[in-house]
Amino acid sequence: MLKLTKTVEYALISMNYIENNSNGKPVSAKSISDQFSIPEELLAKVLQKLVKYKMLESVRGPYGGYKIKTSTKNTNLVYLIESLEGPIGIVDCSISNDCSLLDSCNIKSPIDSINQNIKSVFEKTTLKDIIKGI
Amino acid sequence: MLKLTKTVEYALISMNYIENNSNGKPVSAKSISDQFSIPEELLAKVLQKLVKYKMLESVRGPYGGYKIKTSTKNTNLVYLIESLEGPIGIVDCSISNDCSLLDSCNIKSPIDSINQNIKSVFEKTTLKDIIKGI
DNA sequence: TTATATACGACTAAACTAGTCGTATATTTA
DNA sequence: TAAATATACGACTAGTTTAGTCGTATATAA
Repeated sequence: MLKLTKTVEYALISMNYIENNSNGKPVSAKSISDQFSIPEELLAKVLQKLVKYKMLESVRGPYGGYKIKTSTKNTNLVYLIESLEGPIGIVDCSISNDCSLLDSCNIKSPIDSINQNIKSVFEKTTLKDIIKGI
Repeated sequence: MLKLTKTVEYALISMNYIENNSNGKPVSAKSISDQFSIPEELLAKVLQKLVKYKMLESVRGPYGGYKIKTSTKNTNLVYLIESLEGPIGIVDCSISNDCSLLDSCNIKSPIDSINQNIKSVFEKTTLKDIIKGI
């Protein structure tokens, strides 16, 4: 409960590793997967999503891999998480109105408030914090 | 991802409902389950846990049910959640040291910080807030 | 004594998360 | 231009967690 997925975890580990081991050159999925014992194909898919959402750029072929864009260092974790996993919401009705209770729900307001506060925690954390440590 | 369980959700709905429909008399699991279309046996187990951790008290037999203790209204949600679900932690290593990376993990410090901030959100919210709305 | 309601452990079903596999495509270098 | 390396991406399988069900025991009011 209240857990991040491995997808998000691997993304953060990778962003940090790429930043600190790049020297301008692309870092391959394989080298990250070796370093942290992450299944390679799984990691590759995560990195490909980060490319899709403009947090990384990719270079194909030998000596290829992934590079971080300086501009993305100010990206906050809500953007990263929601790119990978969809909207953050501690209950379903935080995301969509698919609740069968609707108006009869007696905790919607406090739950919404908590949800907003949790989003704020991730909003205040940027990739820069992840890369450097806090 | 980052979801509360139904157990916690049902607990909060119940606490609110009991408080606002009790008038000093116990409220049965059945009446709550009817009101919110929650499976009765499941709800009963949740309420029994709330009794076990002193947030409710129970009365057996006909006209029995559950009552809220005034003293528990200042209980915060970390206590409620952790009573029902165990320690809050957005990744496994927030809870125990079962991470295979150990020292080589490059995001432990920022993750720990985020985890602490999330716990704070739940720590600042009390049952009083859930019962009255925020 | 019967009906009502909590107590609680064992079990099953459903949903979600993690991981694997196969194939295609781009690019470097010999 | 062939071989090796590496990304791109969809489909599938396995594993774990969460949700829900069932059976039985116990307490108590009427």
